[in-house]
Amino acid sequence: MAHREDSTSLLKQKGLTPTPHRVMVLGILGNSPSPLSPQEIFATLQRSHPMNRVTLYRILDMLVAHGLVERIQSGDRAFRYGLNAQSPHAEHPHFYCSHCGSIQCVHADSIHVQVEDIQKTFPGLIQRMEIRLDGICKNCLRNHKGKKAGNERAAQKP
Amino acid sequence: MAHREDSTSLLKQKGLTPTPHRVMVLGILGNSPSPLSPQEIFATLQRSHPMNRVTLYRILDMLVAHGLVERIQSGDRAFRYGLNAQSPHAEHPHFYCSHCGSIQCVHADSIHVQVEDIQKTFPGLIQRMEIRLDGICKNCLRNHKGKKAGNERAAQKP
DNA sequence: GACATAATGCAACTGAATTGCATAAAGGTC
DNA sequence: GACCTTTATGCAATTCAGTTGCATTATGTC
Ligand SMILES: [Mn+2]
Ligand SMILES: [Mn+2]
Ligand SMILES: [Zn+2]
Ligand SMILES: [Zn+2]
Repeated sequence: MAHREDSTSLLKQKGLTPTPHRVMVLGILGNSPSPLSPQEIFATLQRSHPMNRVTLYRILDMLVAHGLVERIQSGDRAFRYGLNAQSPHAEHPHFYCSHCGSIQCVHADSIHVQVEDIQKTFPGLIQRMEIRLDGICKNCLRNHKGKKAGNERAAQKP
Repeated sequence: MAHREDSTSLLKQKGLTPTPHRVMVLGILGNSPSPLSPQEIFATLQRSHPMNRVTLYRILDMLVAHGLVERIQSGDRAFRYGLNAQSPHAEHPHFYCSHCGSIQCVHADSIHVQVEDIQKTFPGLIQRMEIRLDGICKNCLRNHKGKKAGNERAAQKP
């Protein structure tokens, strides 16, 4: 969990001026256990430190471009942003609940994808990998499984 | 590669009336080596069998709902659609070129993700998995790497 | 053929993100 | 501090992909 000072120094390390806006955004991401959508970040900001949503998008883009933040795709049409895991071994899948849209980090060691092996035979340059699991989250499973219909579209039979 | 008759019978198998539109869409997907965006499908259709784009979206949704077609997320904001691999073992990652936006199927056997293992400890219900590799495709690598700037945003340092 | 149901078309709308340009803040030089 | 350049933020309008509501047309059943 990154606190204000951490966020500031992280920004400085990357040669980015630690403006209040940037520090706030990075702090929110650092305090969240799971990646957040711009909307969620925006809502959190509104309460204490309102900013224009374009600014938020630009800050997120910049943080991603400098490797401080990771942008992942969820099952829906909005991206999620989370602090970038420093070590390449901390890569992990994310679970997307197609009912409520929530995202969770999944730390499982039964994931063995040898990108290097694929790279040997694949003609393009592989820079990144993303693994997503789709399904129904714990909460939605018990809150009787069909109350307020969410975005069920992503569920498809294999 | 599914031909007209194949598409028709596939639809019938699922109890769907094989209308010309549906047969065409399924045929296009069957003839493509890689998943296509609605835009690409639409453009292909325009030449021979124009249809309203809402109809296309509805047909794609239906095909996915009935398991004939798989909808995957690429690095950008548009979904891609491809014939659903019948056997669960045919699951494979997809490569997304962040420069030109093209998608390729990656058939590699160095992918070992035991969803069952994850399911043992994960409290939600896992229904599906999606693996995506991001990078620069063969073509974009050689066509001197910085001509018409594409959607470079997805590229982020690990 | 009359009727019910399913499929398609059309227009307007939505949500997420982007673009262009104006304004404000930060930094450097004298 | 005044002056200028660069960087950051705000605001309005726009794009892009997909969705919704409702009218119209096809398809099937008796
Ligand atoms: Mn995570
Ligand atoms: Mn494929
Ligand atoms: Zn849920
Ligand atoms: Zn490419």
